[in-house]
Amino acid sequence: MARFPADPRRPLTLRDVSEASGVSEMTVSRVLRNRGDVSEATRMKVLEAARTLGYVPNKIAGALASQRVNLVGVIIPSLSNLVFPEVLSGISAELEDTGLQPVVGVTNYRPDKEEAVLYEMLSWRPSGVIIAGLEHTEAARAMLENAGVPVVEIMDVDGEGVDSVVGISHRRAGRHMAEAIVAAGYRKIGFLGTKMPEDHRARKRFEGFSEGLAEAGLAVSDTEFYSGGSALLKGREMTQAILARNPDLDFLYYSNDMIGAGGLLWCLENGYDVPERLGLAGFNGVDLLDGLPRRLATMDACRREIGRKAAEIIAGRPHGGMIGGEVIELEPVLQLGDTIRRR
Amino acid sequence: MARFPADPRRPLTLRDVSEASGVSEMTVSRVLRNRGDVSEATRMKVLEAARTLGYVPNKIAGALASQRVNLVGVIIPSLSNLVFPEVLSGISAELEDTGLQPVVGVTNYRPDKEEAVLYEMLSWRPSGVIIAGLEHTEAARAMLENAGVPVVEIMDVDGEGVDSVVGISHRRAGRHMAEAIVAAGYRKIGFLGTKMPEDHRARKRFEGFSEGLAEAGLAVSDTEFYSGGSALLKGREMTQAILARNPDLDFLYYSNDMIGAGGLLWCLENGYDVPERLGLAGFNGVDLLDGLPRRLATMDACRREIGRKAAEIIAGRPHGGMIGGEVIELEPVLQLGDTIRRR
DNA sequence: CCCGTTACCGTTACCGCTAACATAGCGCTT
DNA sequence: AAGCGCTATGTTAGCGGTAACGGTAACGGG
Repeated sequence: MARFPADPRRPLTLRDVSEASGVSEMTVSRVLRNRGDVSEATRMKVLEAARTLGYVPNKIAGALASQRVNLVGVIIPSLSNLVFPEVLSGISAELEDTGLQPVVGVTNYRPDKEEAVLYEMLSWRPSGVIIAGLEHTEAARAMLENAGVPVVEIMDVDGEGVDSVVGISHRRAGRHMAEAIVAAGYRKIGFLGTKMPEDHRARKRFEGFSEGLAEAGLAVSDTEFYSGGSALLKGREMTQAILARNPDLDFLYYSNDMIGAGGLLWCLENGYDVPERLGLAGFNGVDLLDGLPRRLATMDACRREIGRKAAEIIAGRPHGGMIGGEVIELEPVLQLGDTIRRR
Repeated sequence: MARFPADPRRPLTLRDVSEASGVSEMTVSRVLRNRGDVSEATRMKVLEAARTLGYVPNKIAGALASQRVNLVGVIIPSLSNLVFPEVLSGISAELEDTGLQPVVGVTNYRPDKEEAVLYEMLSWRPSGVIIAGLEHTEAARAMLENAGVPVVEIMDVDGEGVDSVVGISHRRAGRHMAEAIVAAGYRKIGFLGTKMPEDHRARKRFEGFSEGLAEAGLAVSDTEFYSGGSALLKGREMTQAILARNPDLDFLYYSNDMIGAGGLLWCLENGYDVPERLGLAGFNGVDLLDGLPRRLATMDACRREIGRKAAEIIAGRPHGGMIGGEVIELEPVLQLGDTIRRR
């Protein structure tokens, strides 16, 4: 039967497989990586030996020797946001058969955590880094610049990138939504969002939104912010609060679909005439909206597509080849849904 | 000013820092790891040099030399499920200041993918593995057994584990829910769930649920299954379908909260008297439910707690020390909410 | 003055694998 | 028969760190 290693506790190495199959370590290595010519006979012998021993190659040693690591660092602010898992899924799909593997780090929207996560990742010498946003600590930016591997900053194009950038313009997205709202005849507009100062994309949307309104001679009439807790519930609570304070608002713009959905539910329950008396809109285009009683107006953030393109850039770069960074701006699509009146 | 490396493209090594600070590589290594005695003077010199050079240690080399890797592999079926990010957050929180770092792999509920992901992870020789579920391919199970590191299987305790196990009994959870439903006087009961044969936990809940009903002389009257798409929307559609086919059902048990929420919304819109005429229940206890018009009955799956405990086991094991595997069964709490009538 | 301690720092030998370069054997040409 | 070009395999020398051990200066007690 199968020969077992001398010490059952000692982890297996190439040497064990090499001895079990009667060839050199190098040949075993070649077989297991499908590299170089190996005769069919020895190939079978080696594979057989590796399998019965239950050998798992040591990538640490392999990576050190070959100076190649098949990992791509992906740094995102959160996993509970629904948006980022979708980006991730785009990345995974694109990386699927490139031999590359995503490794995820989460920052919780904290710049210092981002810096720490990035440091940790770079210490594993990945083949590339995909990181959300354009705003980083000075140290983080320096690390990205000196990493010596392709870097793709995603989600946002409003700013200066280190290398490549894939995203949408949140500023223009906000402005675009403002224009649609104004065109639909709404005039007293409220904004509801997160309290996070570090969510730069939400901030940029708000800024663009304000600018858009300003061009029509309007301004945001009232705002409401939250942090933590169930977004759906917060959406309800904030909606109630802002309407109690300001009953004559005729439109509510939410910084994400989840609080928008909460607001929508609350408005419907409380007999608001949506979209005639009161219009609503969110942001992201999450598929949860499909299940709501009415379709919330929103704007698709191209999440999967962003992931795909970012991964494509990393995978496309020849080993170590540093082509200049490219900037890919995607176009978010406005979906009016049933919560903005149509003329 | 700072001395730059000879070739600006060549990545920095300990040697560069050592030369820049005039001490041996070993001393630099000691400083950067806070290990062994180093005089305050040289410590400062070294740190200064490392910082101005922008040196980032190479963990690949470090791990190979020290045979220590500060990574914990976490293998889960999906990230879009809302449940797993919560487990992850529990793991991260617990690992926070142990020096350990979670690395996530996603299987999409496919056993072959799980096997591949596990193989890939083990090839990085992590300090531990946390993996969802007790059902694995034969090869995967063998790998887990021979990994030589602590393994924690999470989410489920209904079955035989490889090493440690942390989770709840989904069979008992299903049974418990059945008992509550029967006690509340419901008699014609429908079940709605996913089509995935690989979601063993949903299957076990269903089995336990059926057993629970059987003890009261009842049986599941009708079932409806879905796959893919927006869970909220599917919940609606399935609810409509099952009630159209079987108008006299008086209870609907959903295999997760998301479809349950969709069902609840549909029922409310269509004027069903919930919970008198029709009772509803889901599973998981996601905080999205807080924002619904009515609180869906559910059962908390102890997601964060499972993550915490699993991480605790990994972190608690002394290096290489293989204490026998423990089994921790958590108790899910039934929350009746507003969709099961109370007597 | 010698020797043992202590505090600090350097040397050596790997860790497990792979790039790059030998080398052996073989059939074929000339 | 010598020489060539293959293919299949082996040998050597690291990759960039760290464990383990060794050495040295400074100091104090006997």
